[in-house]
Amino acid sequence: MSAVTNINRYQRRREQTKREILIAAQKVLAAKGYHDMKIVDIAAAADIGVGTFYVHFATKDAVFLELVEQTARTVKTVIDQAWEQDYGVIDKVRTTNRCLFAFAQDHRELFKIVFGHGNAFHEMLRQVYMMFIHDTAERVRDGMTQKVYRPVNPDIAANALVGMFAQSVSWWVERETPSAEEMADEMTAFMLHGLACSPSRSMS
Amino acid sequence: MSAVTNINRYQRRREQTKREILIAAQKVLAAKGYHDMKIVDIAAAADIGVGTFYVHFATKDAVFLELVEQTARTVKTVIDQAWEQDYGVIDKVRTTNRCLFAFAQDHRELFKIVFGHGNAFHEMLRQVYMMFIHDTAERVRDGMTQKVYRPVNPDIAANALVGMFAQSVSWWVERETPSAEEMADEMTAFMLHGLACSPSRSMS
Amino acid sequence: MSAVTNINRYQRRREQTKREILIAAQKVLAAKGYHDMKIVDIAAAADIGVGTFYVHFATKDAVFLELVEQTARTVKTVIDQAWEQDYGVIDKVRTTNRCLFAFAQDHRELFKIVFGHGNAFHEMLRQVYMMFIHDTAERVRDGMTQKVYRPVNPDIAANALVGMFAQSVSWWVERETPSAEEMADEMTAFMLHGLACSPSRSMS
Amino acid sequence: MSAVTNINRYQRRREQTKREILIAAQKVLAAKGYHDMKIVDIAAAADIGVGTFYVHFATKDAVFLELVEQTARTVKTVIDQAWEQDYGVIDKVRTTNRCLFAFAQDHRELFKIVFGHGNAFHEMLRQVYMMFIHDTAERVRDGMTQKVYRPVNPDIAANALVGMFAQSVSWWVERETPSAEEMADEMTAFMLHGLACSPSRSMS
DNA sequence: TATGAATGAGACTTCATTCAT
DNA sequence: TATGAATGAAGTCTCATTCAT
Repeated sequence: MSAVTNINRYQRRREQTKREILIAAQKVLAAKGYHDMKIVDIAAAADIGVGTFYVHFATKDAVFLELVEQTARTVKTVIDQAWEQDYGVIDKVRTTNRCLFAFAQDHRELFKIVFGHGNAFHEMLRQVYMMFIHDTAERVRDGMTQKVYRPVNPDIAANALVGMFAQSVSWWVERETPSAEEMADEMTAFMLHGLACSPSRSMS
Repeated sequence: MSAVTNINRYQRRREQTKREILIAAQKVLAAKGYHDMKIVDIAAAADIGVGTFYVHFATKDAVFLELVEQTARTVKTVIDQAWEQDYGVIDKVRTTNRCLFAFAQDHRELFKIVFGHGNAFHEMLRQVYMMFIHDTAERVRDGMTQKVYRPVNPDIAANALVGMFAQSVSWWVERETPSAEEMADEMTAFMLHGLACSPSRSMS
Repeated sequence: MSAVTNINRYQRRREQTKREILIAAQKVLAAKGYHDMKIVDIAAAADIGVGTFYVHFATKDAVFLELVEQTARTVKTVIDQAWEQDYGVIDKVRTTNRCLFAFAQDHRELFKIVFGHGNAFHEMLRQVYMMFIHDTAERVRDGMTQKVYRPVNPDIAANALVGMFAQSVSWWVERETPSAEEMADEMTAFMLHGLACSPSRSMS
Repeated sequence: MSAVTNINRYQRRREQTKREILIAAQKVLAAKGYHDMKIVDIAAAADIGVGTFYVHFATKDAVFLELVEQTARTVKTVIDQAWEQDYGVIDKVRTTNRCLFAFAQDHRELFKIVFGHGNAFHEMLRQVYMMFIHDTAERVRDGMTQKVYRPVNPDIAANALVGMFAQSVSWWVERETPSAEEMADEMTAFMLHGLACSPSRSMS
């Protein structure tokens, strides 16, 4: 049995355990939130000793970090890719929303962690939110440039959009209905046209 | 000096102390968030002993509860009153938003506590949010009944609206600009007409 | 009962407890050394809760610090005062040594902490030693200036002297004999004249 | 390839690894002291796995033991041999001191471990010290018997001498100057004649 | 009523040692 | 034999709450 074989085996085991810890942490985190998540809980959920946790993560924050970062990165990727696909802004919006909710449906726990109530607003989450808001503002500016969006304050709009999504996802992720598609399309309609019935455009 | 006078005086003093604790807690809470708020901090800020805190509040949660409830109740009142004033739904919306942001401007700390990131999402906040969402859904239904709003899923819309406001207020309360009025009107425009430029009404 | 009375009472109680903790820590430290001294031990020895320890000392190091500093300061004072009393260097040395051992006899535990084996060489002890060595070197220089000491490297001599005393005290403090006076006088004789029988002065 | 050859090879390899561990432990120990020396550090320094450490040493203490014992034995040998060489006590002393400091110069790390501050005073060190003190007392008695040393309490003198050397070596081993020879000769002069200028022999 | 010293359960983290491969 | 992942006992420190004065 060569050294290389051993190294590979160790690495594989390591990664496997780490993955299990992440999965366990994800469950605990989604269920209890950051502050009520105890290392002991994660260890129990992952069926490992407490010490093992620290073999793979330096601190309690580290798991949280990894989970949030990973999710944020993935969500960003999903959104970015969706945004690139269609031609018009309107289509982009619809596609993006659908992708977002489809993804949320498949990763409820991760979404609970990042968007759900129930966790302390860890500094890191604030940063993730800021990133989303920043990206969103950018897209709003794009839409305005292309005359598809009316003139708005992009920062205000971005905050509104992100808050709207965060709360909606956070709410929806706890139940089964309505369908992801319906959610996405309602969101799309709302963010494009608001609630008002028709071009009553009574004021700016 | 009659007994009654004494009783009154004691009661008044009692209430005064309690009020001071609430003010102190409000400051600490807005600055540090729920989990980093220590009873010692509150006591220090209120210039009382830790023991005194427990004379007026049974637990740490109790202050938080009182502060949140009070704020929620006040916000609800503000909204309800604003909503009653004008005739049309559109006007109601505009008025409500203006009142809301005006009030937020005068009570930044309270809003940071209820809407701001930085505090654990205490069970209580969830309930407050649910109440707001419930009320909002009601109003959306009203709007639909009056044919001012187009047909939407009121729950989805309510969540979107509350999330939108929560995030917007949370963001805005940390800075000075734009003005409360501008914020309110942008919100109004957005919630009524969305981002889209014109009746492009490309899909439902 | 006036506020002042209360403040005094609290202060007295505080100081009393702190004193008890220091005494307990002193015992534990002398018996087990720094690394084997557990906060639980101190608390048990002082008959208080663990939490109480932290009311009075910020960290485990803090007690150690206080104990060592206090002892070092006192020893320094004892030495300094003894050194000031007599006229000639020789007399000063004799007096100092006697004072030192007399003091050690009355504070065995403290001396075990600072000079005894059995504790990790905490950074702080190194500093205390350096201080003693520095002071000693100064006195050696004085003696040389006054032509009472022969020309030596003061740093080497100071290290030798401090090491000699530390080990001697550390050894002696664990038993009852010989008497403090005998110890002191043997030390004096040794540091002044060494072991050699007579002016055999065979080399420098 | 005979079985014997194999056995030898294995044994040689075994011993080689053990030696490497000892060297690594020596470095780590000299640099960090006993309590801050982690098995992981040693393994890393020796470029082996932690498990391998335990193939060669039963416990953490075992390496320490071996290192200290080895050093103590070597130092003892150096001293004993030096002591045997010359004729008169005075010469023996001078020679011994020179050998001692010469050896210390070549084995700084080992001396830091045994004499240096920075390690917990492990029970074992106490024993080593006791051995040195015992041997030293023996030699003091010899010197007294031969009328070369004046009458002193041999135990006190032995403690003084060992303490003096321990501290001096501990101090000197951290720097480059003065030369080993100068150190040795200053020590010799000091232990034989003390600090006093001349046969002022004001008291015994 | 007001006070703040005292409390102890409980959280995180470390690391010597074990053990399956 | 060599390896390093796994382990869990143990230690430090926090802080909401209690209680004697």
